[in-house]
Amino acid sequence: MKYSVQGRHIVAEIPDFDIEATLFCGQCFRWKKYGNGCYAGIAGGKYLKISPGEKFSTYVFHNVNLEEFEDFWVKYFDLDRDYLQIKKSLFGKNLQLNRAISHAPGIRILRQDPWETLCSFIISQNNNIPRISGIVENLCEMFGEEFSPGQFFFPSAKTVARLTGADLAPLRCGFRAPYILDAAQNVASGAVNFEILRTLPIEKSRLELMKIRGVGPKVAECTLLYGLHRLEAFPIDVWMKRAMAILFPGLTSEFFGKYAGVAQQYIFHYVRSAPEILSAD
DNA sequence: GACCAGGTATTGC
DNA sequence: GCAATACATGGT
Repeated sequence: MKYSVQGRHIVAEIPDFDIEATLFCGQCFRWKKYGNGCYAGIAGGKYLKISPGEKFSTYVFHNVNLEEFEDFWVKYFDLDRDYLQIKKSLFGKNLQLNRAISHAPGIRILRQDPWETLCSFIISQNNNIPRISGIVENLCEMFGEEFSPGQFFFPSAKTVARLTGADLAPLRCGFRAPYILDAAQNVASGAVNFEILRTLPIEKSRLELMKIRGVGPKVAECTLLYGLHRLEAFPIDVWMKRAMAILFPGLTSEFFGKYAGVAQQYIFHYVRSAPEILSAD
């Protein structure tokens, strides 16, 4: 990746990166696309506007200085990882996998905040994506810090841990409210410690997460993949279940190897964007 | 009004 | 163990 400071912006040439696919392949919930080709979002206590540059494969990071770019956004978008090498390790294993990769070869797995990821995917259970985004946004507006007019950070686990079911009632998140509170309390107290979970064997990290009420295998796996960047984590939701049954019969996550989570993201986005792939032929 | 949505906890066999 | 079922809410 090459990048340079241009005025108040950073312009970066980033291979194997598709901002649209990366932000809207279902791994995050707070980014928005604007009509002018810009994307904007809030992550890690920072606001970013990013848009495609004039040259192929370039992006403009608006109002970002070199330090913030290198210290935060490169990590957030996982830009210092060689996705070509990952794709090479996956490509050729299976025809359907090839198709999934080719459909959106610029997807990268974000390094999101683990607490935000855990909380968001608790909200995601038995829910649809527009409503998930809405609840997350309302959660931020109600309890997150307003760092500029109309812009809110995701509320910390400590903040949410002090809330009650009545506080969360306006979110209309139903049976998930007590799950959110239990997760927040576990994270705030240190009973669930993400820095430790980063280092434990993945089976142990998974079990630790599942001690939280409302966190089963799927939410735990999403937290591992999107929040803790455990790229071998392989979330299986209804879509992936159908995809595995129809496109990869007899295979399990083991087949995809140490980058199974990346493969999962290509496959998930592929079947979501063309559901007819899964209909019986 | 039934059915569904990036599931999970509980129950019944 | 494993298959049903309830769980809030809002949209078709």
